[in-house]
Amino acid sequence: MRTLAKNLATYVGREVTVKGWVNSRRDHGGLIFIDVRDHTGIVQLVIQPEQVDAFAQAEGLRDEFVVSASGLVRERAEELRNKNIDSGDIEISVQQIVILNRSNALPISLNEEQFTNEESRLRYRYLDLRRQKMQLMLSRRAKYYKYMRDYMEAQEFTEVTTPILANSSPEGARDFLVPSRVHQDKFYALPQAPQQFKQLLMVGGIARYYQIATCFRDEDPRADRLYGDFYQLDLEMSFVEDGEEVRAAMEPLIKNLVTDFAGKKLVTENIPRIPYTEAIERYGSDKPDLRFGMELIDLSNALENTEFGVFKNAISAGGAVKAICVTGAATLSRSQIDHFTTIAKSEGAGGLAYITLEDNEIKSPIAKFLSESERTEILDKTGLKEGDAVFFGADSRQIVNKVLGRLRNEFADHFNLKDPNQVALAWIVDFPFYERDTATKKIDFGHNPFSMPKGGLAAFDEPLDDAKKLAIIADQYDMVMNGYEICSGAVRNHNPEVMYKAFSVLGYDTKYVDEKFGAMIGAFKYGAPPHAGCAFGIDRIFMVLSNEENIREIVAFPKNGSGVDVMMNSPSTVDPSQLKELGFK
RNA sequence: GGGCUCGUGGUGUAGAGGCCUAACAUGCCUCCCUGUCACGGAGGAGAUCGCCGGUUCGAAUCCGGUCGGGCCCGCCA
Repeated sequence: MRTLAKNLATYVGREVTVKGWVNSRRDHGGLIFIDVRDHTGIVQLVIQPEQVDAFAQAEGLRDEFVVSASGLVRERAEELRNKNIDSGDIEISVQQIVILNRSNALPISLNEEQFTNEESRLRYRYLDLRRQKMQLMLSRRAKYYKYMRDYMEAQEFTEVTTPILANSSPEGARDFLVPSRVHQDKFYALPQAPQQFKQLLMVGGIARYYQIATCFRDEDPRADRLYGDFYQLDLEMSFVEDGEEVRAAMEPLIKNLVTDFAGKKLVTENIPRIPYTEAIERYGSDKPDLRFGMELIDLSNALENTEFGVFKNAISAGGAVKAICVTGAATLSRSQIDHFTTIAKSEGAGGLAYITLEDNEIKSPIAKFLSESERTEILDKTGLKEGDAVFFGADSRQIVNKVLGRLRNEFADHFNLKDPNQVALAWIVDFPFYERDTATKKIDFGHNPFSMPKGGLAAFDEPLDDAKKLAIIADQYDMVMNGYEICSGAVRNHNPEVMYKAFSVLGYDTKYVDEKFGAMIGAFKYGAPPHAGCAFGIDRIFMVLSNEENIREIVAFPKNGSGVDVMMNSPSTVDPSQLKELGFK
């Protein structure tokens, strides 16, 4: 990648001036070598003692000094070439060196192998960015943006920027609030997404909108989730009543990003559509990693008459017994099994029952509780083979899916089933419109109140009991990439009548809807076209395509896990006069 | 809000009751060195082991608290 010296090859025999940082200095007493680094690469300077002034300057150089060096570009003699590095064939015989700036010894290591802790790297991010990996990341990221823009423009999407100073939205994440000076006691909020604006653009007759949008959310971060601000490729299409149109419009971009841009392989060319409930039942997750199988197998029927108490109790309580078959897991040690048991318990399981097949014989602490027919049935359903192990979950269906879904992931990590060169994409579709809050037991919007319920107004036909409410499907879809949610979208509810109905089911009257979503619901009364869209989390996609597991690695200036920018020291206190101006005491 | 985990010279690590007056690598400083390329050689400086308290004859090491980082749960329409 570093090609400065290669570029200089065409200048052999000519005088040049190079400017950059001292990458390393090798002082042989009577002869000094300096590697100079700029954004394109490295070149070796040779300073002979005959060049008295330059030599004196070179003796005083230290790592990361900024220099300008002039001299003759020459090919190295055959025995002096270094075949191991790009810059090994030429060098500059220096006549003059000017120190443009000096540098203290660096507080972090720029050596790619000796990794400094993240806290220091973030504190000195301006130095960390000098590392080749970070340089490459930033230039790749710029190309990534261009790649997306080129595609969207070719598909005749119109880029529209929407306000950063917007309104607090009652649903969803915590807002960042901005006090208004002109209108005291009132606040702007930074948008969690341009959701309402883009829907208003549809009403405004923008047929296809897109934007690389900054989104702001005041929620605790994760390794794959930035604190504060992040970016979405946000888009919306009018006169679309079927989400399939949106999915079809965007699939080529994502597939090309995987193959052409990132040089990875798609696990399947055809991207599966998996209904939400099916994803939960088969993979124990609404964002399954499909690079490997290990599906959850329902044994509730096969074991309905079992004598094994744990299974029996789960089934009779209306729960489920499910299992995953893990190839090669019979060799797991006792302590490894304990490790996975701890994980299972952390997800709510009481324990982790398992059986293994070794020497064509089922071995297990629970084997004695299983009848011959039950063993046969388990073998048959799970496909347990010599050397494998089957792990069971027995509890409420929800907990069983959660536990086994987590274990499926952990086992895949343990057995190295996640090929970094492969990308598995899937659309998860048909999310529940309403869900019951596990804590309050109350029914609330599952994901997004702006989605169209499948069936429209007919979805709310009386009689409408809780079971029927919970069965309503939202025309909503997520895209999943290697176990990460990378996109969320929906056919929107553009019909005021359906909108009021969707809220009234939860006990909210029209006044509430008008107050909270006035602009949007008002706009829908003036001929809103049906529309649908989605938003891709482009930081996360770039992270996956870059083989990174920490999203901060692919952002120039990220906040740390506490929402602090340790380099700029934000958030910070402000001048009392600023507060006074805003009406604070 | 909760759980787990980490905190030792500038950086990365070792040390897990007495071997520690804290080791190694790298970086830094001084000197030597004309073909190195992460140059080499000799010497040197640099750490009250995050902080506070406790247990103990004795604590970097054990315990409690606290602060800070990381991962996870909650949360993320």
